[in-house]
Amino acid sequence: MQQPEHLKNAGLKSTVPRLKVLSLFESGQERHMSAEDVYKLLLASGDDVGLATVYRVLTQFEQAGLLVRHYFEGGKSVFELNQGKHHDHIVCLQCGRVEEFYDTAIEARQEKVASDRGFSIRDHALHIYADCTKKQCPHKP
Amino acid sequence: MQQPEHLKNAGLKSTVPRLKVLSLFESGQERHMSAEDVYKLLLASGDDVGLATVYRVLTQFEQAGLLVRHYFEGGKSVFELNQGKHHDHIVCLQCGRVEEFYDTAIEARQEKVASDRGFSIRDHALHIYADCTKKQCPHKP
DNA sequence: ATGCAAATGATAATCGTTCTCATTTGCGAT
DNA sequence: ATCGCAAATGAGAACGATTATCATTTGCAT
Repeated sequence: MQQPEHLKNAGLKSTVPRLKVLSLFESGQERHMSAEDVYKLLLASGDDVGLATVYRVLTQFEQAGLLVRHYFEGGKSVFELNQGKHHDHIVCLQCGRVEEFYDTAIEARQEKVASDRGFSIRDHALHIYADCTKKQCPHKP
Repeated sequence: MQQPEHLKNAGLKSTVPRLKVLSLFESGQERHMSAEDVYKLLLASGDDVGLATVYRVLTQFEQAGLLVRHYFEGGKSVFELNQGKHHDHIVCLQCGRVEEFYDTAIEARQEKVASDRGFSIRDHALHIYADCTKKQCPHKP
């Protein structure tokens, strides 16, 4: 059980809801989850935390650097474990599957584009919306 | 007055609110506007259209290809005239100013990344969030 | 000019998210 | 162990952006 350490290091006291949310992400079962997703999965596994708490905890975890928040199209934001390595996303419009990628050339060009224009990058989001070309989408929404 | 043609071509009958919204975008005064922005600007210039109508018209224009919608962080979407040429955006986190850019290398790499993974791109959004490095931000939010 | 489908505007409803506040809990000091 | 209190929680209200409802108005083909 290493979660309490994570929370301590993040300056958050280890409470039941926080441990549950964190271990849900660490279970690896679902990598990208919205607040609603987290809430429903916890309810489904018998743990009942309030929806408000889920929102609060997700925001705290984001601020603490434990999670990363993404704003995909459609208005709702999704979270994933912060594993240090930045990456961008391809979202399948058919099945909603999210695949991650990292491209050095793209990253470098972004820096150039920004500095050429007198900006210093704080963050960026590259979302490619696409269709799987495989016969059938392997995952469901 | 060429707007009625635009609307006709888009299969939309030319009504007063639609003409007003379109000419607001074509005035070039503000390039990126949210529904609320459009609504307030129209009110300010004495034209009173309903907020619901603004939302409807913006969505129709987007579907008709007259406008492009962007989902920036913060939940609200902004629209701009569709001038055919795709481009991405740098958003200043201090003042909210939006600058456009297009980078061939980035576009090409995206295609490669997607096809390498068996996806065919339908759309993409690259948003760089940054700070102006200039002494003071030139535009306000 | 006339009629009617389509469009509008006011308002209610919805959705994701945040706020409020009374109750509960983690945890350092005893 | 247990006490006390600040911090965290949960239920529900409140919120902002957007969409749906529905009675009234308007564009436009006849």
